[in-house]
Amino acid sequence: MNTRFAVAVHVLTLLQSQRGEPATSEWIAGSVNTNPALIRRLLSQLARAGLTQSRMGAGGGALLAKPAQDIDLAQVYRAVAEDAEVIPIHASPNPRCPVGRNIQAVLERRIDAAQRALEAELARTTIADLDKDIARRARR
Amino acid sequence: MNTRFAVAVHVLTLLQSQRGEPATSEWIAGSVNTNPALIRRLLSQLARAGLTQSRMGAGGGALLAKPAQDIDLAQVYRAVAEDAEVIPIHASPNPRCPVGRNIQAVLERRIDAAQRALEAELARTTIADLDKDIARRARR
DNA sequence: GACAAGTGTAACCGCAGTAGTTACAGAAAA
DNA sequence: TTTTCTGTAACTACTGCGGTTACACTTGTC
Repeated sequence: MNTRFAVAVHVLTLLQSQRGEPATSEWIAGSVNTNPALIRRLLSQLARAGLTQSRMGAGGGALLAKPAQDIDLAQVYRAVAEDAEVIPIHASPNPRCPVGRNIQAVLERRIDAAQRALEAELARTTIADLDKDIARRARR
Repeated sequence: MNTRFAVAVHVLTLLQSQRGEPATSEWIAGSVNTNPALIRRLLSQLARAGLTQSRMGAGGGALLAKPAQDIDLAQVYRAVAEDAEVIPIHASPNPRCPVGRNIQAVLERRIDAAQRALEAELARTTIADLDKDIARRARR
C-alpha cells in the first residue's frame, strides 16, 4: 500500500482544524511537507468520495463536505484505496492441481474477512476524534 | 503489498496435502505456476519462521515443520510480511504545524489497532482448515 | 476589464519494490 | 561418482509511487 491514506487523514484533520476556513493546496502542502499538485490530486479523490469540496478561484480552497464526526477512517480508506487490495492473491495457479485449482477461492474468503475486520476497526475512529486527540496533545 | 502471502499459503497447503512426502521446489512451482528459485526463496523465509523445513540433496524437498492445525494464517502473514506495514504513514510532516507535529503518533495508534484486527481475523484460520476446504471442494 | 489567487489535470521523471530468471556452489542419496 | 536436490547471489523488466512542472480554467478584487 501507499501513504495516500495517511496523507488523506492528515489533510482532513487539517481541514477540520480550520473550522470552515478554506485551505489552499499550497498551505496544506506546507503542513504535509509535499507538493501542492499532489495535494490537489488527493483532494479531488476525496471530493469524488463526498468527503471534501473545493472552492475555485481567488480566496478559494478546500473544505470538509460534512461534519468531522461523520467522516470515519474506513470511509477515507475506501476513498483512497479504491480497488487496491490489502492482501492480493497470486494469479494463474495450475488448474490441473487440486490445490492450485481451489486455493484462490478458498483463500479469498479469508482475506475478505480480514479486510472487513480491518475496515471495521478503522470505522471506530472519526476525523473529529483525531482533531480532539491532537488538541489534547498540543495543550501540554 | 505483494502476493507472497498468498503464495506462501498455497505452498503450505500443498505441503499439507502431501502428508509427509517431501515436495521439490520444481513440483511446487508447477502448482503455483512460477519459478523454482522463487519458491526456494520463499521457503527459506518460511523455514526461518519455523513453519517449514527442507531436506537437501536427492530425494529431498520441503516439509511442514509442525502440524497443519498449528499453523494459522497470521503466523504466515508475519513470516512473509516481515516488517512491511499494511498501512504506512507518510514521513516528515511539518513540525511547526500542530497537526503536522502530532498526526503521526495519533494515527499510528489507530493503524496499529486495525492491523491487530486484521491479524486476529487471519489467526482464526489454519492450514488444516484450508486443506479441508479444498478437499471438500474437490470432492464435488 | 485586468489582474491576482486559486483549482484541476495531464505529462513526465527517478526511485524502489516485485516477479521472474539464470547460474552455481554445496549437500545428500543412489 | 553421478544425480538430484537446496540455498543464494546476481541480474532484468515492469510497475506503481511520490514528486514536479506546466497550463487551462475559475473566481474574487481593484
